[in-house]
Amino acid sequence: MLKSSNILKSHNLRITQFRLEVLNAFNEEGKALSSNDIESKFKDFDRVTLYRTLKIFEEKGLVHKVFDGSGQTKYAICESACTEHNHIDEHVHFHCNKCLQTYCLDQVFIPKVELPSGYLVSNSNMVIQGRCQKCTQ
Amino acid sequence: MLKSSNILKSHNLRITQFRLEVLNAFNEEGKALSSNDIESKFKDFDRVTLYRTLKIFEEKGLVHKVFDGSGQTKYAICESACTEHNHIDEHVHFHCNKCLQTYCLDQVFIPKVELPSGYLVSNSNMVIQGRCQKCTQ
DNA sequence: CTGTGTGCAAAGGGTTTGCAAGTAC
DNA sequence: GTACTTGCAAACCCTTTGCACACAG
Repeated sequence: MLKSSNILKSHNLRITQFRLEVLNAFNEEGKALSSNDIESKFKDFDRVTLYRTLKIFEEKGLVHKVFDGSGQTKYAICESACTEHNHIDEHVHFHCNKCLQTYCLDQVFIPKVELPSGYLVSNSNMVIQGRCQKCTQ
Repeated sequence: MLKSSNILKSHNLRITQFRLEVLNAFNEEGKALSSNDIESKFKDFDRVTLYRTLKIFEEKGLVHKVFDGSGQTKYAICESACTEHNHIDEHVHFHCNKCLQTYCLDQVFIPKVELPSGYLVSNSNMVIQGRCQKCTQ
C-alpha cells in the first residue's frame, strides 16, 4: 500500500485516484502549491474537483493554507501531527522572490513576540522573503 | 493645507478629491482596510478608481498590502519613512478573530530568525491572530 | 446498496483593461 | 494645453454552487 493512501485512510478520507494524485503532487514537489501549480501537473483535469479536494484536505488536517504575499492562495502538506481538530503549523514559510516558490521551513519555529497588554494570541504566521537556497547558488 | 494633501504632494501624486478621501479613510480608521471596507464608507462610488488608487498608493509608498489570513487583500498606511523605492514595514500585524479587523502594531518589531544556510533574507512578514484589545474587554 | 466523490454547466465575486470625458497643474 | 485621473462597460480569472452520474467501501 502506498504512503499516500495511508495518509488518506488515517484522516478518514476515501481513497480515490484523484486524491492520491494530488497528495503525490505535494509530496513530490516539497513546497507550497497553488491550485494552478497542481493543475499544470495534470491533463484531463477538473478544477472544481481540485478546489473541493483541497478544501476537504484542509478541513481534515492534511494540508494548511499558506499566504506568502504572492496573492495566490497556496497549500502545503501538514506535519503528520495535524488532525481535523488540531492544526499545528507553527513553522516559518519562506517565499523566494526569484523562483517565486514557497517552502515550509519545518525546522524553523515562529518566535514568540511580546504584545501590548490586552491582546490575546491564538496563532502566529510568519513569511520571510528573499532568495532560496537554489537561487543563491 | 490638510495633512493628506501634503502626503500626496510629497509622494509626487496629484491632489484629487478622491485620493484625499481614501487617504482620510485610512487615517480615521487606523487599521488595515480592504477595498470593500473603503467602499462601504462612501456612496456614489467607482470601484475601479479605488483599485487604481490603491495600486498607485502602494507603488509610491503611501500604503502597504497586508495579508492577514482573512483571504481579503487589505492595505494599511505606511510609516512616513516609506518611499517609492524603499518600503519599510517591519512591524507585526494583528488580526482579531472576533471583530475581524487587522491592526498595525507599529511599536512591535518582527524578530530576526535564524535560517538554514543558503537563504538570503530581504523582508519579513508576521501576522498574529487572536483577540484584540477591544474584544477582550 | 448507500453515502461520498466527480464532472459539467453555470453563477458569483473580486480585479483588470480599454476608452472617452473630465481635471490638476 | 498636456498629461494624468476618473467613470463606465466589459472582460477576466478564480472560486463556489447545483445537479446528475460514477464509484468506494
